[in-house]
Amino acid sequence: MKLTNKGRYAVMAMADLASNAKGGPISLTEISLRQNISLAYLEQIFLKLKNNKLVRSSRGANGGYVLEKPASEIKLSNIIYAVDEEVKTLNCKKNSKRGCNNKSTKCITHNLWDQLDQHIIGFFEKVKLQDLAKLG
Amino acid sequence: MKLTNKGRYAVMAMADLASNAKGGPISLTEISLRQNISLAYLEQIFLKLKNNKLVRSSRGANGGYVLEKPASEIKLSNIIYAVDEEVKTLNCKKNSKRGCNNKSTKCITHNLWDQLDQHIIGFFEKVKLQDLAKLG
DNA sequence: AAGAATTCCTACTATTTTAGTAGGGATTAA
DNA sequence: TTAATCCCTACTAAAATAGTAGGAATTCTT
Repeated sequence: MKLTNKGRYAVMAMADLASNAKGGPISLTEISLRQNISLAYLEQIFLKLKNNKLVRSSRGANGGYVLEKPASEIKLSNIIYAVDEEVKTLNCKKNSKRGCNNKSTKCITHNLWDQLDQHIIGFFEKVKLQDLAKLG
Repeated sequence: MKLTNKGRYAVMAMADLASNAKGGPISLTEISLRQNISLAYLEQIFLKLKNNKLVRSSRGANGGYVLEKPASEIKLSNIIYAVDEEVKTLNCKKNSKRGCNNKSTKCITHNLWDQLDQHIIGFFEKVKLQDLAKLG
């Protein structure tokens, strides 16, 4: 799992969407102003959120986005995965030549990172979008 | 806290050092061969490990490194901090213009990342170098 | 004394990732 | 018909990471 600004922006924007729900859709322009994130960047992020069925869009004037599900049913892990895609903190297989190659020189720490992954994932699985109100 | 290959290499090398202890110091050449990490890169890493009092060095032929403390007393957090230096998963203050600036538009998710930090740090605080034998 | 093995230290470079910009097209409400 | 909005792709700039290079200092062995 990657933890980047993009993921943070996504969570911020979703939290914004959840807290400012007013019946109709909310435009990215609004979110952009409130959260101080560039509109074009938000568009990219929401494309992915939409593809991952976390938000629903309506186009045209007065268009915007609404949450696809209640905030109580959206896990933070869903959001992070949606925009950052990768699953592992550190991918041992990527650098097959150096370091851990899962073969002869077995990566001593392989299982360790697996455990850490589970730890972080567990954290994001537990927290729901709704909980952010309490935190913020 | 940053989680990079460098940190992983550091943990691997320290684990190697712990498991191959033989009384005298162990050279980076050995570790380099066993763990398949470039010697020059290891040198950089061990410089930091040494500055952080995790290993002790002896120079010259037959020189090398030994653990400064028993493996049971070295926490993984010590190792990661030593080489990767930074403490926070995502630094909100860095990008002061966009996103979270801790001011007017308060970062909704600020506390969230703090919690995550504590979570990850807690994990690395719990695990000792000695424990890696069980994991690997 | 010489040579080899090693740590020590700094600077550089290439690659990858992240962050963000740009521009135009499609759709819809007023 | 116009303005507001989503939709989509491509590009670029900046930062971080990973790794290389080269040489100096130290110590053991012969």
